Amino acid sequence: MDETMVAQVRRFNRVVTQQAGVLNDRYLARDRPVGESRLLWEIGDGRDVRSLRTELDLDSGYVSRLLRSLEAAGLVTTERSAADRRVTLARLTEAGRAERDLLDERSNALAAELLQTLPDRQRERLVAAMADVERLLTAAIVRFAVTDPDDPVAQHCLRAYAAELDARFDGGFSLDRGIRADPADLRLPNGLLLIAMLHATPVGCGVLLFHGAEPAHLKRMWVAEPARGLGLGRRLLAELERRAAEQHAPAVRLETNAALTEAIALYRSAGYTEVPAFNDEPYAHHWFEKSLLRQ
Amino acid sequence: MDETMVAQVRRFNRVVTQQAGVLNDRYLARDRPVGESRLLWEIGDGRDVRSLRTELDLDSGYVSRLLRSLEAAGLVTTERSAADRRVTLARLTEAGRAERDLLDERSNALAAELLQTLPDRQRERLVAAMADVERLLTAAIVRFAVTDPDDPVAQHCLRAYAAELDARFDGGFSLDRGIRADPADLRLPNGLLLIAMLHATPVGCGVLLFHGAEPAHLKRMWVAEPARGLGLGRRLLAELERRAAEQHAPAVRLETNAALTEAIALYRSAGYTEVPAFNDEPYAHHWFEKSLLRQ
DNA sequence: TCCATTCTCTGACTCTAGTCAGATGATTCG
DNA sequence: CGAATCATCTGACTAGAGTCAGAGAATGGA
Repeated sequence: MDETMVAQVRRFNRVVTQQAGVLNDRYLARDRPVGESRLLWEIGDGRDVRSLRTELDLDSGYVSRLLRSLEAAGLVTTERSAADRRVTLARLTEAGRAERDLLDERSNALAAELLQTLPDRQRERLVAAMADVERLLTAAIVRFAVTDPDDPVAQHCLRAYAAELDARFDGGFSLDRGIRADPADLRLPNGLLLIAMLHATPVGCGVLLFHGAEPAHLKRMWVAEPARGLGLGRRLLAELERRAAEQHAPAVRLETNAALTEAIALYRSAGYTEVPAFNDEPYAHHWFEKSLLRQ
Repeated sequence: MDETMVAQVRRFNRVVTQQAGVLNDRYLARDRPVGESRLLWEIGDGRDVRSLRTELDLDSGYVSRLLRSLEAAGLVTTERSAADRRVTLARLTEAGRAERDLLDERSNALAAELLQTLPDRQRERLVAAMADVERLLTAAIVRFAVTDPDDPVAQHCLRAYAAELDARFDGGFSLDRGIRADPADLRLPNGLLLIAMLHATPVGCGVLLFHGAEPAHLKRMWVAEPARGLGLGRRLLAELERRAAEQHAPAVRLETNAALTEAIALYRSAGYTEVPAFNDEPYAHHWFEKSLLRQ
């Protein structure tokens, strides 16, 4: 790793965290502990406490106390869920919504103030650079993990994949039609399911099926809508190829539908060449292959 | 202020502070409170505790306790200053230096790890965008303040200005030669001294002398070496012009030395036009003027 | 010289942000 | 139906990060 790049990252960190007062919303909640403000924000238009707890990764006792404090301040009401009387539902009161909107406004004012000090050209550059950092930093923390097909996260990805294709294909799409895959085929050594995670949310997946000395078959490649434009598809493809090579596959091949133009462009630019149909997948219009053997 | 810009700043804040674990050095000090690590870092190669206290803006009792804890851990030694036996000097021990270097290495490793996940092109874009954000964020928090010429900060700026010119002019420079200014001339309504501050450090200055209905005379404009390239000179000039207009000066004029090529370029691009010599300042080669009257 | 000021230290607090071990009631599974 | 599991609450702790009010030495200025 280039030393000057590392030094730049550290300089960035220093400046950004020193400006914490300027950048960070935290200090806006002057009159209230940060934890409470955060909860206020996350409750939004009403939520069950269980999901709050798991998502913010907080101790249940701690959340309970925070909620009671917010309740005492008249910002939140809680009630037991009708469906499951163990779970608590939290809802903002009128005052709670007002308080949240106030935090929101202050946060906007702070950001506006920061920008206002700069002349137009510099302001535009700053905003553009922030957008870049935000995008690329998000991309940088995506992690790839081989996941069991029975894992709920895996199920979610495959359903999202199917929903996406169903929306985009003429005549829709169903996982049940076409060539199907048994969960056992998505486990090593038969195959694998690779998932891209952004913190705790899945943002992409891809499947490899191995056939001994034959080329590995790539399927079910999907990138979540909000995570597109981060170069995630390319990285996912590269990660899948790396794992195919690890399993000694001589090549990767795949079929795709004409509607998936970005995917086709990605395959071409990643070194895939179009080949004659190697199966009779009904949804496919194009078949591609890339050798993993070093020339 | 454009709403989408404000929204971008807030999105940036959210992503950057959520990645706090990735970006922030804080969590590297797993085995030690953050305050102690910070002190360890700031002591560097030995410092007096007084300056640590004022610079980090910490309570004296708090610093005292932190230092004793570091001393107990064998990372720091303290002794009384020979010059003033009230002040304490803190110095890192061998172990303290090793600990500091360890923190440094971990911080580098963390930054490198972040970059490593990205493919080359994205990595370069991220680093470039971070450099932009860092520069522009720094520029955005510079504040301008009219300051009394007897203030130590003012003295520092004027000395730095003189030192800079002394280094750059053929034959050097001295505030005592040429046209001099009495401190009283740098106070309203005779004139003013404007200082640009980055947190607690002065990073630029400029002087205006008012002459009733005659043009205001701009002098002593200086930008600190490490703060250059942030567009600070241009902003300083604009702030000075704004204040000259406030005092009803019809124009601003100034003289400058041929060695100061960036300054001359700045004046020209800010709308100043070269005029015949209006004084006999011995260091000057060029005289400029800009009208403040709206056409 | 003496009095005010400066620098540091000590002891006694506070507040935030948690963690941990049960207790209690609701629900689900065999 | 009974046992296990789940969601929440309560009480008892802890650690970090400070704040505040003096006390005591050293120093500087009248």
